[in-house]
Amino acid sequence: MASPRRIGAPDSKTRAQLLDAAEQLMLEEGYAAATSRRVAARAGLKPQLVHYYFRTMDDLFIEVYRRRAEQNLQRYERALAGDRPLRAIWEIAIDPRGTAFTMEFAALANHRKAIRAEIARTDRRYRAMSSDAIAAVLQRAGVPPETCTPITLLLGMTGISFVLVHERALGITEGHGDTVALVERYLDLLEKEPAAT
Amino acid sequence: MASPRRIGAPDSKTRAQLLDAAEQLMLEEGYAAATSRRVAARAGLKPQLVHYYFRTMDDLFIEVYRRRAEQNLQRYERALAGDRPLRAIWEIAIDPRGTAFTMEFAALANHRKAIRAEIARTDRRYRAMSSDAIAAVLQRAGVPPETCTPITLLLGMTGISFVLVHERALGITEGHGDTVALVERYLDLLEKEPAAT
DNA sequence: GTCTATACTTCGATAGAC
DNA sequence: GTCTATCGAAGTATAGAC
Repeated sequence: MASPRRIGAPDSKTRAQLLDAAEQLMLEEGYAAATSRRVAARAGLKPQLVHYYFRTMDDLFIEVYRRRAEQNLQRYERALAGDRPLRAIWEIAIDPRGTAFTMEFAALANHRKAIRAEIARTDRRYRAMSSDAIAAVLQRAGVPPETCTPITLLLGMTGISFVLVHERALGITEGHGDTVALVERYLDLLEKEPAAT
Repeated sequence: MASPRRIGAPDSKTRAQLLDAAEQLMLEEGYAAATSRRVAARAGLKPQLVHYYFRTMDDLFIEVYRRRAEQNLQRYERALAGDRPLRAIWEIAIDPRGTAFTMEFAALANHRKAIRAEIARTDRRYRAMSSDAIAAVLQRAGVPPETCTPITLLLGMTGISFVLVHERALGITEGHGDTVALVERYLDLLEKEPAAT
């Protein structure tokens, strides 16, 4: 069933170099630019090596995603452990680098089932991790679940930061300052001075 | 400076067919799938015709974008003219079809200057159109500019809807109902029952 | 104004040598 | 376990025929 062709060892240094090169190319020029030949060239290796370490190009993309997602999740976990998890989530969300990565794979995921599944898996992990921390903040602040659930708050922060980063990439920033200020004021309200309802 | 090569007439029927085919392919399989050969095949035409009507593939993409953006802007304008512009903006924003289009070109824009410029231009037009209508609603509802500016509200609706559509495409919908309800409750508050203060 | 013949490049992938 | 020789298909783009 599976391919009879042999695949290189997962801990190979060459393999890691290919992953690095692929990630760079995807971020700089988009997934369409991450072809086997260009990835290899960027890594200073022969094109055929890509297909030795990865059965298909999709496999390569998935590995790039997994590797970085794992790092990001750890970073995220540390952020949540602090005393201001909301603010920490927000800081991570408005970091353009993370958004570029997310965006590129989101575009890819729209049309490739395997990648979509991988991203969905990671998305669920983010949700699961955040849920308790956010719920605790909301409860401490006296916000009832009918008003704002943890998921809603998470989606709100994610969505707004996404649009901000996207527009910024287009060269549009008018009104961004106001928006960031509003969000941060709200987060401070929740995390700093619990409001008694 | 410009290419000496001749280009087909803008009102050609063949040209329109190519644009249709390209748009379909982009939405169904992503921009990387919209190659000259595949676009032509989908339209039932010879591959070389793509380059007769469009100097480069980027030119084709830009034309696809312009044509649809123009239609969307008109739809948007009509929506804003109604008696509940906020709600109308929101309805359009949570329509998955529009978001798929936006997403595909956003991904493309991240790496192609010409397309980025075109999208920025359209984005500004959306902002300009919405601004007055939203400002009027906010003023009527008694929301002071320090609390929430028109742009902030627009960015909020856009961002949240975007994330909702994205997650839905991943097969994740938990918490979406709550989020939509919260947004719509807030919009109703602004557009239906003006709050004093 | 419309389309075709054709050039040249790059693609993903495999089979087999070291 | 690691890498190379090589294939057939697909890519963009141009020059020139109708």
